[in-house]
Amino acid sequence: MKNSLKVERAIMDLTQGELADKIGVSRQTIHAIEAGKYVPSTVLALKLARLFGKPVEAFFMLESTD
Amino acid sequence: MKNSLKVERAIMDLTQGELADKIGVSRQTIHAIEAGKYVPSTVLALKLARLFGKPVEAFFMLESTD
DNA sequence: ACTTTTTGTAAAGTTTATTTTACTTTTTGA
DNA sequence: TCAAAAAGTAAAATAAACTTTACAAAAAGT
Repeated sequence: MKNSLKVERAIMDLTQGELADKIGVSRQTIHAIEAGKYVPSTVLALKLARLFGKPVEAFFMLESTD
Repeated sequence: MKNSLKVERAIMDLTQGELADKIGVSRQTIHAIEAGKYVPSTVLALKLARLFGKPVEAFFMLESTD
């Protein structure tokens, strides 16, 4: 799973910490997702989608390895 | 998190087992998600979205408790 | 150059997703 | 109505998400 969270965050002009607060997770969780360390739950993905005003598919994309 | 997986599955005319096979998870995982026992990963949600030809938001919806 | 903010990293611990196996109940179809 | 298929349930085990704390590196602002 790839994601363009970093870009969306830049568009919204938010730090990792600010985004984490808005979504209700720790800063490290945001960092880990951006770094591709793990895949978030669907709840988290939907919260990000709501915040970004875009569908989940717009910033989370499946890869052949998934 | 609510979901209408059961409906989407009915539209596609698939059993829990068939859907599980197509997505690459166990039948119990499909059942548990339909029963609201737990929330799937974003990878799983995206695979379902691809299969159903609909965005994730079409069959997974946040609740006030999320 | 110095200070502050932001980001990266890492380890230990907790919670939650997912699998496997197995058994029961319900639904479907002949 | 009987048999087969599908769905519900449950417990134990494993993997993965997420938190907390804490510190190092990098970036940004003055």
